[in-house]
Amino acid sequence: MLQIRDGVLQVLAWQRARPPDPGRWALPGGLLGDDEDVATSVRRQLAEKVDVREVAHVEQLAVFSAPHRVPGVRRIATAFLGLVPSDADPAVPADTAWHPVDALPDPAFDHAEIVEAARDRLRAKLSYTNLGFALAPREFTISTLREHYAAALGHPVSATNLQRVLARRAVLEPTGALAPPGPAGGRPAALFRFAEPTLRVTDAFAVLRPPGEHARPAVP
Amino acid sequence: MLQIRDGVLQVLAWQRARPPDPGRWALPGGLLGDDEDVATSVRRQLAEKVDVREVAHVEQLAVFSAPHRVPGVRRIATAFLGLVPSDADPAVPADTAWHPVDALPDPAFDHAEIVEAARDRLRAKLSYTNLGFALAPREFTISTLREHYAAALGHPVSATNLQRVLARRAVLEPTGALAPPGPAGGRPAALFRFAEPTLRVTDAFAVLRPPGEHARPAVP
DNA sequence: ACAAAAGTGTTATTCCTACACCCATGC
DNA sequence: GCATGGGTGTAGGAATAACACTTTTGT
Repeated sequence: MLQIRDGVLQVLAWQRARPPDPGRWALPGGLLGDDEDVATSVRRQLAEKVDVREVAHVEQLAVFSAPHRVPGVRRIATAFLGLVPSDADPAVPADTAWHPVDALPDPAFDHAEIVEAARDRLRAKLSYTNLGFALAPREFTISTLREHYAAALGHPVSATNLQRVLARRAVLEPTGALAPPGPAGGRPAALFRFAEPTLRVTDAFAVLRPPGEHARPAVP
Repeated sequence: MLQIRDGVLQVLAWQRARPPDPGRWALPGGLLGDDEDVATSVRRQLAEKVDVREVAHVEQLAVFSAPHRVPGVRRIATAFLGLVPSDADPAVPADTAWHPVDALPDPAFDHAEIVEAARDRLRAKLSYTNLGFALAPREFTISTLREHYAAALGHPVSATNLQRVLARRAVLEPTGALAPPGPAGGRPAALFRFAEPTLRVTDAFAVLRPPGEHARPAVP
């Protein structure tokens, strides 16, 4: 579960009380039930940690199956990436907290590797899909969105170019409203929202397109 | 397991003799052993069907976990994509055969869905990685490579442009040799090989690059 | 008026597709 | 010579990063 908090990409983890790996931080998860598939199971596990209605996107990452990745009984994990918009502040249990993804202290088992996979996937999909909808608040200025993208991608992002890229792909739509300027003044920023609340690939193939598509498909 | 055969993308399947799903065609696979991870297990399962040295690339696709995807005991499958170069012709057991991916007759269980996922993944990765190395023979002409890409992508591919795209990315290297012309004559074609035998992302991010990279990273 | 923040115009660069043209071989 | 297939040159369209410039607010 990832979220932008205080301008930093953070991951939700809980501190293990009992062996194995006591005191270390683990990702939320649990056993697969007999009557559920892994996606359903993830939703159920999350419900124990946060309000699931605040989770904007969930997707499968990969299977982690090294024979002794967890001491004791063999466990095979199907890792997921979950995203919470930055304007949500879900209540979490006492043993659970958010940590910057770059500095998850003392990760349990192979969970550092899983966080790495999640970060990579997020970075990639921000580039070629509208996945930003799952990180951004409901309404936002381009400035705010720029900060979110920069935090998630790990490098500076230009507000000018971000604006244009997302506009060309019809990913954003203006709400019509304006955000009031800060105490130092400045032009009021226009508010935007994501046009669609679900994942859409906006930049399918950079090369080797089918003939007749000189550029990306036009907006219908 | 996918391979280009007779200019068509084909999938390796075996015909089930016994229930469940007798007579239907299933993908190779089997149970995970106690001392192996899923990647190791896949290699082992494949060894029973083909000479594993002929498999050029294997990667994880996704977990299929619907509670009743297979009758009887609950089974959770980690699906993989495997690729065999077109110049290999592995010996296969009597119940096992290659079928065009578009026309796998009577797929067992949810295997049609898995084949679909494999095809999608292959298509995507051909565009932004050097994955062609796992489909093409050791040495080939651009014409041949064009046919392979067209078969895998499912749409026509221009030899001219394929040549240039792969050249720009330094994915191909000339062997120096020429292929003899066919009976109708024509200029002899230059032979190429893939420069690297392992997966490499050649076209990382179309947009939202870090500052300072006006275009794709230069070749070192 | 001036500083600050937001947004638009414009340019340079690169990439990609399409198509015309040139090259080397067999008959 | 000429048909056939291979390869190169080149032009047109489009996308993106960078940066200059304009707009709108608060002090």
